[in-house]
Order: sequence, then C-alpha cells, then structure tokens
Amino acid sequence: MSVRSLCLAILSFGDATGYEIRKESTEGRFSYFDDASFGSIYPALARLESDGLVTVREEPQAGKPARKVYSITEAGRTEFINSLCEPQAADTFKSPFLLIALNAAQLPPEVIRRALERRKAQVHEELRLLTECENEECRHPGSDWTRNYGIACMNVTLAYLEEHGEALIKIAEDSAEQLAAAE
Amino acid sequence: MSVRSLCLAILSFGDATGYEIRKESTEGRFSYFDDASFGSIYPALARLESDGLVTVREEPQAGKPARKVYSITEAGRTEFINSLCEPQAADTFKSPFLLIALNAAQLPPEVIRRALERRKAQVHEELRLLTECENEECRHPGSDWTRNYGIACMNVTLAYLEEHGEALIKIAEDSAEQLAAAE
DNA sequence: GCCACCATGTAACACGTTACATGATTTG
DNA sequence: CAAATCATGTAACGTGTTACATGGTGGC
Repeated sequence: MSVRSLCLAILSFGDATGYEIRKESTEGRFSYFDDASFGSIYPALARLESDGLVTVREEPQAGKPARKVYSITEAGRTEFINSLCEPQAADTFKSPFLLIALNAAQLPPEVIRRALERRKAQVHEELRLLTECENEECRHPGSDWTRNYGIACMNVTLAYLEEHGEALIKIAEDSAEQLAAAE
Repeated sequence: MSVRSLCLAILSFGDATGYEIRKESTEGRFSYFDDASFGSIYPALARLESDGLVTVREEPQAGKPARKVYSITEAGRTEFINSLCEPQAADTFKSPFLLIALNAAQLPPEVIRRALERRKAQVHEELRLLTECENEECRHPGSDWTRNYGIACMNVTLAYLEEHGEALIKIAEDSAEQLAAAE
C-alpha cells in the first residue's frame, strides 16, 4: 500500500492534517496498514490535491505554521473504494523478535530476556490502544470487528509469551552452560 | 532488517545460493523476517563476500549458469550474532485484509467474501508450512519454539475468521440493503 | 506448445527515509 | 532548562523493485 492510498484511507474517516496522518499511521489505529514519515506524506497530500481527490483549507494559528486541514472529495472516496475492490496483497508479519527467538541457543540469556520483555511491552501497548477506544465515539461495525480481531490475536500472543517465555530463556541458559563446560 | 542481514541470517543455518535465499525469504521459514528479490540479494551477496563475511564456491552445471553456493565465515557469524544483541526493532503486522474489513459497510458483500476466503487460504498455507517441517531434520530448540508460537497465532486467526466471517459479510449486506432502500 | 522452475546478473526507476530548516508552546 | 509536541516543507540519499538479458529442463 502506497502512502497515497494510506492518506486516502485515513481521510475517508475524517479530515486531518499531514501531521495527524503521520501520527495515525505510525501509532494509531492505521498502523496496521502502513506507516509513513513526513517526507512522504506531505508530497503525497500535495499530489492528491492537484489530482482533485482531496481539498485543503488553511487554519492560521499564532506562532505555528497554519494547519492545512485536508478533506476527501467524492472522487477521492470513489478511488479509495475502488482500490479496496481490487485483489488484495497478502498480509505480512515481520518479527525481529522471532529471529532472536530462533537463535536463542546462540545468544546470551540476558538478550533473550530483554527481547521477551520488549515484545511483551509492545503487545501490551497494542492491547491498550485497541481497548482504549472501545467506549469512544469511533464505533462503527467495521471497526468493532477489526478491533476484536486484533484483541483476539494480541491476547494469544501475550499468553504464549507469558507461558513459554521461561522455556526460551532456558534454551539460551542451557547452551551457555554447555559452552562453558566444553572449555 | 536489511537484505544484507537477511542473507547472513539464512546462511547461518546452512549454505545456500542466491536463488535459494530468495525462496526462503519470500515463501519459506524466513519470510517472517523480511523478503527480498533477486535485484537486492545478488548485489548483497557480492558485497558480503568482498567484506569477508561469506565465501563462495561455484558448482558448474550443464546448461544452467554455475550455482554459486555461499557459506558464512566466522566473521560473518560474529557480525550476525552481534546484530541480534543490539536493540531490536518493533514487530510489525501489515494487513490489507483488515483495511477491507474496516470498510466492510462501504463495500459490496462479494468483495468481503473474497477477502475473507483469500485471508483464510493464506493462513491455511502458513499453517501448512509450519506443521510441514515438524517431523523434519530442521529441528532445534529455537525453531521448535518459534514454530509453536506461529502455530498458536495462526490457529487463533483462523478460528476468528471462521467464527466471525459471516458477521462481517452481514455488515456489508445490511448497508447495501439500506442504500437500496434509500433510493 | 507453453508455462514454471532453475540460475545468475544489471540498469533504470520508484519509493520512502533521514536530516535539515524554522519556531512557538507546553510539560517534566 | 531541556525535551517533547505541534506544524510544515525540501533535498539528498539509500534501498529495493521491476524489467530485461540468457537459456536449458521437465511437467501439463
């Protein structure tokens, strides 16, 4: 998914500035789709505007640069919906954590411990984010469904980490002992 | 994770050619870490060799270009292990499927149905891949642990899709009906 | 007969990130 | 008082993809 489509997707849920789009895409609910930085978002928004898929209104502010609030147009909405109808790309899961886990026997137990803690913290944070807006105004059928999907996945992940984390540390400890004994 | 590290990671599990590395990274067990294409793998391997982190031996073949089999060196192994000890990046999950689900109320039921089927097929395929090598020679403690982690996650995903898939289709159908009634 | 698989490699191209430029306000 | 947050934007840079070039073998 390109930054262009990402902007359209976020704007289809409401007006936003480039700054806000970046936040949503790196931390917020839209981080499941793609994340992007300022350097790609601002040019993308400018192009969307010249293509007539979004409109801008400037809101001057004292001290700060004027906020440029973008709104999606009918044409933008149509392009967005059409893009969703095209054959979807595969979901991907990229896990630096699993690479560490895979090599547990070659790493110091301390590294494994840290990696587990970090991953648990991440999952907790994602769960917090998902349950947070459960009582908010942002409730429509699609978002309820996806939220519950996310919660189900994260809960299992967390349970697995908590139940089997010690076993992973043990792998590292055992092989460290064997190395020490061989010397 | 760069293609360079990816190559090192795969080679730390055994010798391979550039062609094989691409397969492992796009389809095989290493697709959880990153995937890369020929255009990035071949240059990366050449650089790794000139840096002394891998060695090559050519195996001539009739008709085809000679296979260039790469092996990791001690220096390569050290760099790989060290890279795993550095603070890990966060795991990421990118889901074109969830974007479709989120917008279920704006899409034709047929699109939702297709998206669900496609996602289910993907999860089935991942489960097949994970359970496949359960009885194989590729069994060491780290890979057992990560495999079981993967299986646990995929099973929940699949169960959720099977239990709640109909509800998602219903969201699309209901809103399509409302649109029709309004006309 | 055509397509997929094996097998390597290069060059043009697209895309996105990082760092820079600017600067007020709030929070610890 | 320093750091984070809000707020926009550009330019250099890095990295990776796509398409091309080449060509034999085996399955449908």
